[in-house]
Amino acid sequence: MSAKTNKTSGEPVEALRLDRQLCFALYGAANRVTRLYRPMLDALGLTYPQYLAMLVLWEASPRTVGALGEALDLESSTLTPLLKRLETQGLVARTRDPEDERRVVVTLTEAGAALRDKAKAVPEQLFCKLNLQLDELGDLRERLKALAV
Amino acid sequence: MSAKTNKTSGEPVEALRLDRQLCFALYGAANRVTRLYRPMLDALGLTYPQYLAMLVLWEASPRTVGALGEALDLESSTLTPLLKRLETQGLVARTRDPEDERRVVVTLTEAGAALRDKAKAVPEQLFCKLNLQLDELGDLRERLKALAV
DNA sequence: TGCGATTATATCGCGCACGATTAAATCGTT
DNA sequence: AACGATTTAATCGTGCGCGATATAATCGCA
Repeated sequence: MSAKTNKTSGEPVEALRLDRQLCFALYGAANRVTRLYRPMLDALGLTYPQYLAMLVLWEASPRTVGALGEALDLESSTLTPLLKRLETQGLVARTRDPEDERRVVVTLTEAGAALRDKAKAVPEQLFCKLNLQLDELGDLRERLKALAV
Repeated sequence: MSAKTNKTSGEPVEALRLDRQLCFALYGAANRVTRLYRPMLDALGLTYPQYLAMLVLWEASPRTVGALGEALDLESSTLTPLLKRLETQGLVARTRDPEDERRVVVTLTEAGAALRDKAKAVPEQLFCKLNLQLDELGDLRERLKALAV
C-alpha cells in the first residue's frame, strides 16, 4: 500500500488514480493556460473565449454566428451572449443577413480590427510563460487537435 | 493571399492564426473531452468537475477543502458550491475540523464510497472513445502535466 | 399555393471558474 | 493576556459552456 493511508479503499483501483487520468491533465492544463492569458487579455479588455472569437474574426470578417460556432466548436447558446458582449464593447457589429434573415452576420468594427495590433504580441508573450521548446509546442498542438475529434 | 478573401488584414499576422494557437487546441480538446464524458457521468449523476473531485476523495477521504483545492488546482470559490452539491446528493459530508475550526473536512459517505464501483468502468470506456494508443495517452498526459506549471 | 420539415439563432437554467471581498479562527510577538 | 497578522472557507458578481426549448425564416414538395 502507498505511504499515505487510504481509508476508503481495500485494493487500489489503478485506473481511477487522478495522476493517471488524461482528463485531469487536460482540464488542469486548460485552466492554468487560461490563468496565464488573463493578465495579458485584461489589458485588451478581453476574456479568453472572447480572444479566441476575435482570432477567428481577425482571420476573416464578416462571418455568420454559425461559421464562428463551427470554427470554435461552440453552440449558439455560448456564442450569442459572448458576441453581444463584444458588440457592447464596440468590437463587432451584429446584423441579420438580408439574403437569409435567419443568419446573423458578425462584422469587425474599426475598433475591433484595430485591436489586432495590440494583440500581436500576445502569442509570443504567452509562449515565454510556458516551459516549452518551440517544436514541442507544435507537436503538442497537433496532438491535441487530433484528440477526440 | 489565401483562397478565402480576408477583408480585415493587409499582411497576415502568422502568430495570430487560430490553427497555430496551442491555447485553442487545448481549449477545444478540453471541451471535446468533457462532452465525451458527459453521457457516462450522467449515469453516475456527476458533472465532470464533480467526477474529478470524487476521484481525489476515492484516493483519500477525509480531506480538507484546502487539500482538495490543492489537488485539483481550484479555488474555494469553485469548490465550496461544488462540494455542497455533492453533499446534497449524499455523496460527501462537510464538517468543521474540531482541531482547527477554520478547516472544513470533506468525508465520503457510504454512498459516495460505493459510487466508486460504478465509476470503475469509466476510464476504459472513455479511452475507447479517444482515437489514441495507450502509450500516446501516457505521453500526452505527462506533457500536459508539465505544461504551464 | 400551402404547409410540414428543416435551418439558424436566441433564450433559459444549471454548474463551473475565478477575482475580490468578507468572516472567523488561529498564530506570533510582545 | 492582547492584538495585529495570517490562514481557511464562504460569499458575491461576471462570464462561460451546454442541453433543452423557443422562435422565426426558409425550403421542399404535393
